[in-house]
Amino acid sequence: MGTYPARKRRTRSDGERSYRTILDTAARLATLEGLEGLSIARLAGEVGMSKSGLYAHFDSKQDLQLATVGAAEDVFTAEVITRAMEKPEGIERLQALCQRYLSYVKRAVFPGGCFFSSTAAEWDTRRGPIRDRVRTVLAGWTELLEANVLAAQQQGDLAQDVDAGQLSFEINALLHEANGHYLLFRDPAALDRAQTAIEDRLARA
Amino acid sequence: MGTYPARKRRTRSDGERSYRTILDTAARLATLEGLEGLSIARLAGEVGMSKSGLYAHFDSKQDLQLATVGAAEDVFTAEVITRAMEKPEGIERLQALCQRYLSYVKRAVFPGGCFFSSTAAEWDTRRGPIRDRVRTVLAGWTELLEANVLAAQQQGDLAQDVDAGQLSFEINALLHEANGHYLLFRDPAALDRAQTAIEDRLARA
DNA sequence: CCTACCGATCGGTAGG
DNA sequence: CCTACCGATCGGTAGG
Repeated sequence: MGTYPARKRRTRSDGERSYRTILDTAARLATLEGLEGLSIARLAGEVGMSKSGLYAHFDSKQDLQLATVGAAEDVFTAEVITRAMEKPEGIERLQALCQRYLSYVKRAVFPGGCFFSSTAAEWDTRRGPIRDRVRTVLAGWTELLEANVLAAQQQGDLAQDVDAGQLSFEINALLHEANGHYLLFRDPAALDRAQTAIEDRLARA
Repeated sequence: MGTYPARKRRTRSDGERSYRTILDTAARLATLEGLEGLSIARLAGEVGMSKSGLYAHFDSKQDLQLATVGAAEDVFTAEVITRAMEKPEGIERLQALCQRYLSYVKRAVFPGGCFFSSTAAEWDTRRGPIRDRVRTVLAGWTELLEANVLAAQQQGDLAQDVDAGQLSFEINALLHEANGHYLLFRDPAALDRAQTAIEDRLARA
């Protein structure tokens, strides 16, 4: 997009590639240092360009942070949601979503665990567009769980009298604790405990 | 302790009072801005003294951070644990610990919710003494839950075949999710949902 | 506990 | 996409 002279001819895909490299790197670093703690110079160094090189893609740090949340959402969708959507709606998809989430933590898709878990903790007491975006993503995830609880109820795989909102809350609690405990204590047993608890909870409902 | 001239005579209690004011303020701010994001100048301004005034009490930022974690632990003990210890060991104390935790979140003892939940999320991928200290506090809390699960089992209030570690993990998950959801969505229903889930879980076990 | 200062780094801009 | 620069703020220190 720029009008700077270029030694090699720049193509549209060159710009897109570096744009994605910046955001993927930013999302990874944000799970280690926080979305606020991440500095422009540090990020520039990591992707091998200058600070002002980044400002060719983003107007401000907040603009970069917002785009980073969007890129992280794309990763989350690809790594957790898409594969679970292959399963039929209802109990099977619900279980697949949980398994994919735990696998996404274990595979260290982001080096600092679930991007939205750490970013929510960092931004939950701040105001503005980034907090709002994180809220929207997490609310969407919870609604996805709820929709599959409801479908499972209609299909007779979960009891009619269970509160879908309550059950989704409990499942989310187990998934987030698995992430947090796994990161703090480097203990893979946390992932198994969440899996066990979710299976038991669903079998009972 | 210093040898600076003083207009008013400094007593030992003056120094102790400002030491505690600094740490209490630091702990409160850390739940809003992070223990790393909190700056010395910002903290100094908040407590009404100069930056170098703080360095009369602490050798470095890390020293301050470590002392802040200790002060936060004292608050947590006073606000959550002490009152629950009035109940007899076992199921009653276990329920009291959970209720006191949820009340500590709701009462906004720290403006950014549970100090150890937010600090754990910030430090779980870092190394060093602060991460270690946060680990120790959270491990101690989990052991306290476990000890009361075991006592409840011996007293016949919980089934013998429940895994105390597993049950403590699930309770912790619900408490932490209550904190996180309450903060991000400003939704008091999250606290009720955790309370309900814990009661159900204990009634079943 | 203060003022005054240090080098390093922050987010961001001018100009090409 | 670069170099060179801006004022502000960072953690920390000297000296009292």
